[in-house]
Amino acid sequence: MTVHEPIYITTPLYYVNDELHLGHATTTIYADTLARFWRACGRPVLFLTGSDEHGQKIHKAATAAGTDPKSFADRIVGKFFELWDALDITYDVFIRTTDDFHKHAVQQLFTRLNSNGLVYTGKYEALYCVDCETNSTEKDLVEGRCPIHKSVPQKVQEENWFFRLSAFTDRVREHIEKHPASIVPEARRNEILGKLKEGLLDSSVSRTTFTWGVPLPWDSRHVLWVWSDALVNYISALGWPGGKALPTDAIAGRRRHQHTRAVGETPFAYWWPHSVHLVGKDILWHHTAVWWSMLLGAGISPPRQVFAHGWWTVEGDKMSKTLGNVIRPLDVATRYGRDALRYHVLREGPARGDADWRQALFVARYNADLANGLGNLVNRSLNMLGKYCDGKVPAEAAFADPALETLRLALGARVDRLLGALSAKVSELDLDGALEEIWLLVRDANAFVNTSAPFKLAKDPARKQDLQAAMHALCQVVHALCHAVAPFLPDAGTRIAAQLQLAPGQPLPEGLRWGALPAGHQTGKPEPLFARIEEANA
RNA sequence: GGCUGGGUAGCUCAGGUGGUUAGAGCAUAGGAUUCAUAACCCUAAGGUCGCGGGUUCGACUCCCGCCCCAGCUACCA
Repeated sequence: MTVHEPIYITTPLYYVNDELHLGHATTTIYADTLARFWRACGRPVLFLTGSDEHGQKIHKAATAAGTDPKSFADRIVGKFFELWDALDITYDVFIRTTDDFHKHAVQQLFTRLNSNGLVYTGKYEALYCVDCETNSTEKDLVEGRCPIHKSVPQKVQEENWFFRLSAFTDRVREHIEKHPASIVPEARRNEILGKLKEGLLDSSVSRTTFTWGVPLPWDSRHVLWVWSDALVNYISALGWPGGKALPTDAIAGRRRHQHTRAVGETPFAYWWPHSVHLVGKDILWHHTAVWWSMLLGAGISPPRQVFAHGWWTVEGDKMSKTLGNVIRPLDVATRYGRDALRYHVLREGPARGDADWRQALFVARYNADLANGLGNLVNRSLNMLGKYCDGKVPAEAAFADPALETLRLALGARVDRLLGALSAKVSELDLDGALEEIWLLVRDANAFVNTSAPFKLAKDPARKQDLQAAMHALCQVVHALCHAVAPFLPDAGTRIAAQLQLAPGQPLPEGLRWGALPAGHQTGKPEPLFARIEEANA
């Protein structure tokens, strides 16, 4: 593991036209977990999220709400901030596409594309379905009519600026083939490669029918189309092209964590080669073919990796406003705790394919893994420590019984192996797999309690040394779990640390070591970590 | 239609360059235990590894065909 290699983790910028739902929270929780894990490993991390605020939709929504687009965006962004606060998302940078520095970067990028001969004016023709409020292509229509509304779309024609996407088909494909890990999972990479086989078509990047956007520097009648503007955030946030510091550092309220500083070079030069974009599967195309072409056209390398996750369904149905089954992350967090939300997202979420949010499964997993598994282990261990050792960590000791001693050593070996196992899984963005590694330890440790039975040893003065061996081992396990769990379940990490009377947030390489909790250390009062959920027929 | 995945225990999924009794977690049943949040631990039951052919001494794993599901099919955040 190269712990010193930086990593730049990004979520998409969420569009300010609506409340954020479980899908947005999922991407953000993945990102936050990665950020916390790598920070804990001592790796330089920059974690970016933000809001996408331009475009016709926002303009319309604002007008409908009787306000101007910026005020409208301000209001919605306020809700984003509240949600990420409530979920304790530790972003280093929150960018808004209405930030001046971003607009300037976008303009510079397009100026560069223009001087490289990659944009030109052309006629944009589309069939606009008034009912869908969107453009459709001939292919979408059934007998010349919108398949949903059965209406005949109007032909709209507009003079637009076009980007020569078509010039990049081969370069993008070659890049993917040369860097297979640049798009994960593999099935998604194949999708993109498959589409690339058909070749890229030039795409229009500007609009003239509204003004809520970034004006083209050389033709101010045009504003850039939302995507053309939004994607640039990943580099504008770094101060591209030449900024010496992160632009958002100068703006109040734009970070919930103090990021690692780029050393010896500009933030862009430092972070960009280590960029990992987390996106939903719906926007993978934009984040690969389109975005990479824009970058290549401006002489910038594509991001190191794009990870596309799937979507949630809810009890088997598509999550939609119309069905009224939208899951609000804040509701879940308020009711069950934000760790419970995180755990379910990380454990059962759509990291590979799509996933189904089922309340019964949520409750079952919570009770089995969090309450009965981790929570109970920590609680029973610290309880016994309090009863049998006055809450003081005993010195390490060996069991007289060789079978028990073998178990003890195996437990120690598992603790010492955990950091490597976790790093391997997290490197592959397999957060579910990482949790499984942690729970292997939880299960082993619970079995160890039953087998070594400290509660029996405590009754037999002749077996004092065995009791010491058992309790020392359990202390080390709880200490290790406290650290291992923290990036995934931050509140649990903090609460275990409090019960151990330790400062939270110690680095993983020190925390995940057998013997790291010193003999004689006084622990605090044990408290259940996760109350069982008792819901009738949930 | 084309392309890409996938169909393995009730549920969610691992796995296998073909070779004795196919794995895990959850759920279920029985047992043991009392430190703990009626938690934990042990054991058991549970699968014709989508269907039909073929290759082979032998296939769930390879080949062919078929069925079913999901995703992608670009200007929709």
